Amino acid sequence: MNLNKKSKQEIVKLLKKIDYVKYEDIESSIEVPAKKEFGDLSCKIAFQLAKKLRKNPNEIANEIAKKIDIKNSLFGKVEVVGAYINFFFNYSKISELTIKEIINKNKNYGKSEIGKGKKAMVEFSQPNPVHPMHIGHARTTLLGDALSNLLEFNGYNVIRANYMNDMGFQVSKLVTAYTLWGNNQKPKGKADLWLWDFYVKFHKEAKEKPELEEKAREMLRKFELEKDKHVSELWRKIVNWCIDGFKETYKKIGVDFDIYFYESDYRDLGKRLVSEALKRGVAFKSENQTIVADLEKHGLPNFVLLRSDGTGLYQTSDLGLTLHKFKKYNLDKSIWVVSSQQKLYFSQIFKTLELLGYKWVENCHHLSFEHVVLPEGKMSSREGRAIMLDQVIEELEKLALKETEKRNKLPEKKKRDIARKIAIGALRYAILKIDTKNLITFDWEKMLSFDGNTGPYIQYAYIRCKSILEKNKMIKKFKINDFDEKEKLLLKKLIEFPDVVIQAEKELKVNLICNYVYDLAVCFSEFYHSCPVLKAENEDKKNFRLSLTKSTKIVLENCFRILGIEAPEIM
RNA sequence: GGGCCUGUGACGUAACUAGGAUAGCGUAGAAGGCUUCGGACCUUCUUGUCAGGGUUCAAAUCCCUGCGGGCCCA
Repeated sequence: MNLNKKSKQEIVKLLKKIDYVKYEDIESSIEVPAKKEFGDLSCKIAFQLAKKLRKNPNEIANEIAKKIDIKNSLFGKVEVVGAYINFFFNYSKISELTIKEIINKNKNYGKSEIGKGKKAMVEFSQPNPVHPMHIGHARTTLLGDALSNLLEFNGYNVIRANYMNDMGFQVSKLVTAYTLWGNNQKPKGKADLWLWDFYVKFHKEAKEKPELEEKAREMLRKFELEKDKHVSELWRKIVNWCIDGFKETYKKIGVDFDIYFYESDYRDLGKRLVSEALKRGVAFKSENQTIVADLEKHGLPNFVLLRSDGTGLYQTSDLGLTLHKFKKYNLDKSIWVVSSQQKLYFSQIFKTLELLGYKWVENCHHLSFEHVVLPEGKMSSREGRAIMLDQVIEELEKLALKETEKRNKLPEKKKRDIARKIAIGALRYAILKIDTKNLITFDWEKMLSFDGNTGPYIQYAYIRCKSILEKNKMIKKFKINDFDEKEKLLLKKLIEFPDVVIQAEKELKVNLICNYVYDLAVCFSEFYHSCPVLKAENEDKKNFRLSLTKSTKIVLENCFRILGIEAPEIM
């Protein structure tokens, strides 16, 4: 059990001894106070009781406080302010317990067992294989990856999946463009970037020559319906080129998938599901011959499952793939990290599967997030108006290299490695710290900032811990009774970590880990400035502060692991 | 036409799910801090809950209306 929870339950235990408090919901009335003058934990049970007893809440608080016996507890003082009963830790006890727990558990400190023995699949990234990923793809990609890490930290066995929409009209346009202007060339440089030119050219020319669109339709027909051998081969070749390009980018940002699904592999299975739906009355044939899932009576718009000519749609394959996922992998949970545009789409997918009788639908979750936009509006890859992810990484690396050179003399290879870790840390943190409900407006200046609430700031706090610990490797036992304010704050922040992990998992909110790790870095920076570690006033203090520094380093590392941020060895 | 999400200092955000103490933080701006463990840092200052109403002892938080932004379906 983590300490935060333990100390809360201790308050519950103390208050349960008082007869008229006994039956109240004590635990939910305990909170962390806004100000340090109000103690370490605060109980507002007097408000609830005031109504029932028809008495002044302040009086009730005072009466309760008088009856609390904190001897042998984790607390050293109880104080009443207004109607709040404020509890102050016995820091000698708390610090000993906390530090011992963190140092013993190390990499496992903060882990929960919520997902123990359970299997989860996270599907994310899903770029269209027609052009390089832009900064918008970074959001689903990094969110999905960090969420996977978070689930793993909570005990889940996680499968990271990427889904390639290789059947779309977009791909057909690219294939058409390549046959027109590609001269059978192989990609030069990064393949996805190279192909992007064809894709943009197609849209530019199609504005003047609408017959190009018709050509692309013809191409799609040949691929999907006629299964033309020559077209299929070319098609797959181009898609794979593009995916090779994606993989280079994934490697740079430290993302790796366990599995790639291809839409074209699941269309037939999807079509079988559609006929089952039709047979069982979940879907019907409309006047214009399309097959439609009958969702209106369930409060959702009807959902087209098959076109009138029998060709499938994106959702046709997606239904098939979802069935495949649960059947083959025996999942306990499946999460799709996809933009909020698809909210309705996912309700329709889930409802359709529910109506088909699949019980596991209740374990399907759509983690939606808002788009990344440019100050001038939406990005458009087909018009060439987008900030490419590779470009952002390149600029970040350049800047990180410059900053690293300013501060250190290092061999070229080392320098670049560190710059890369800082750059990727900055990128990941900048994207992950924003609540998924917020639109991100891309801004070069903000993206390239390394000061304040940024990845490098947190990495820097880690470097300081590391640097101190390297100068003094032996930590001895200590006995402390007086605590500095900054030591207390840091200690309390360290105690919070396991709760944050659980909450983040429950709400699928990775940004809570960002908020936490930033707070922790701030607490440490403030501690660092006001409490000398190596030159502390006595040996006890020194060893205590060393332990605190070591604990901070451990918790920072654990946060980094969840966020996918690497710890540089020097900065 | 129908539906979903959203609005916090100049800018970017936290707290909103579960109402509680003086709304926390970062950039930018102003002033300061290395004979001290690494200045990508720390300290201090300035500015804010879209508007109006309701519920409540108590509202950024819940409810209603209006206005603004984003998205989806038809």
